[in-house]
Amino acid sequence: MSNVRVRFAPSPTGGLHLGGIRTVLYNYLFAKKHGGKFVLRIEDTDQGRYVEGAEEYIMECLKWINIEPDESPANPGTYGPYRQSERKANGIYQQYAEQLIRDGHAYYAFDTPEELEAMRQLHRTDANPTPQYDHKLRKQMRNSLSLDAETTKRLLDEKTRYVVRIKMPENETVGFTDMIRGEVNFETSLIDDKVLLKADGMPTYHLAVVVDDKLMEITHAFRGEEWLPSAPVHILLWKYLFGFEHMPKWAHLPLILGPNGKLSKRDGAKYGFPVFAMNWTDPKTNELTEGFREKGFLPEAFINLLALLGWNDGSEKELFTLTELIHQFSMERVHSAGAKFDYEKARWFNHEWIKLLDADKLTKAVVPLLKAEGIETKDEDFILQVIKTVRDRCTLLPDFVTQSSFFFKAPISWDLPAVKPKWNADKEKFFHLFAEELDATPDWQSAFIEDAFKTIAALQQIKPGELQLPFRIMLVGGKFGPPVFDIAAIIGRKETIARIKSAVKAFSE
RNA sequence: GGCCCGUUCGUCUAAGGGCUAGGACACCACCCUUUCACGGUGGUGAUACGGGUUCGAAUCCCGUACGGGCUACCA
Repeated sequence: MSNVRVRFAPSPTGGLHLGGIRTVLYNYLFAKKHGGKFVLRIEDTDQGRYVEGAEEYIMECLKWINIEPDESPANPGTYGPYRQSERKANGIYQQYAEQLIRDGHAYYAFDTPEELEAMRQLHRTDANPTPQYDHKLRKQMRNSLSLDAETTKRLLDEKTRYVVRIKMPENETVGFTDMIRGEVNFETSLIDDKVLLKADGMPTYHLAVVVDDKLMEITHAFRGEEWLPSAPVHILLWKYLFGFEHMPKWAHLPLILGPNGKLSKRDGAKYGFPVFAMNWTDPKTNELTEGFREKGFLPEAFINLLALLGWNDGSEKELFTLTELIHQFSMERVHSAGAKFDYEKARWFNHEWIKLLDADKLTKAVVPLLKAEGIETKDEDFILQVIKTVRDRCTLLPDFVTQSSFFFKAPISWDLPAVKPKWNADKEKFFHLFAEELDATPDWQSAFIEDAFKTIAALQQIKPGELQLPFRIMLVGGKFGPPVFDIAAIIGRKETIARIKSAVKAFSE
């Protein structure tokens, strides 16, 4: 199977939250697994308006998670255009809409927004809170089915604004096989006459997705479960326009849920976790939505946690590289129920990846954060060593700053309440002797430093345990970090002695 | 309201008619560690409910309840 073409069209506001990216991921994994192409169509409009910077944002997100589309605006093949904003230009949707009208599957509707609202007002009851423009009501509206041919022609000649609506059959069962859910059926009598072409000439999603998928020769179409109710419209359009034999196989992916239903952009701010891949600032409102990248997630972890939210390979394995995911992925193993997003587990994935990732790669990710804190990062060997010794205690990338800054700079302050109460002249003397001994130690290694420490402690008849905490606080400033003697070994003889001396002074004041 | 989808520990999930329903996150305890972590061992904890079918049901069927989605000239 090498002719698979899967398509995904992320939009800037809705498309790149967790659910959207997982959909991209699954599209990508499926295409790669089956040797096919992953084609990206950019939804750079929102509510019909062009969104500044959307395309760049989307492409950067995909680059971050290392998913490069085989075809996209930046990397076109022969099936473009790849931008939502280019859709209207070629007039192709208009052409298909007119074909549907000629064949009796669609019609012109001249109703103004006010008239539509009036209709809804009129028919709204408790039993029917959302009246539909459907086969029962369309006869009462102003359209080419209710109006005579002459009037229709006159309205069109007068350039009256119109939309094209699908003419839903009155009594048919429309069904299809979903790759995840199996057979799904709908009664057309209950479905409304969806708008296919808007008054401005733009297609709605319903027309666009069918026409695009055909023109792009898409074989598999995966999207969120929220699209399931409109699937019958798309099935019917395929039947009318191109025939079922060309229709892609569908899969409706389960939703990713927040604490209250479908995960929304707002949930992030509300519950303190990111919902977008990267920071996104809405150009109109200037509102910032936080991203996983900026929060300190590794792309490897992000992909991993997303893939496992609703899918597993049947074993107990939880940690997968992108390559492994491509090998193992199968749409049949995607869970059909929605998954509630658990930020704690997401953090766990990142922690695992921080422990797992190649140290050089990890260093590359951490260095910019250290730089931002004004930490000098020229000595690569030194940084690598530091990162290796602190990685186990870091969950998010910014943890590296707090966990390692003392390797680069002496502490600015010490946790005095932790030492002062038990500080005395004997201990002060010990550290004087210890500093002298360190100055003379031939080899500067963790084990030698520890030996010196214990020997002098024995000589002075102080338990080493009572001295380790003060020593740690001298080097680190607080009660955290890797083993003290390792820290001393890494920061070096001169620096260790200097920190002991300045701390002893402060402790004895 | 109508339509559609769904329902296994608090959360993500495994088990596709047959062992004491398995794992992971989180939580708790212990061990390791004279810091904080990592790690190790163990523990608490689930098949929504009611009917069928069957020798046998988490698994198949029906109903109920609950949850979610959709119901725009948004996607």
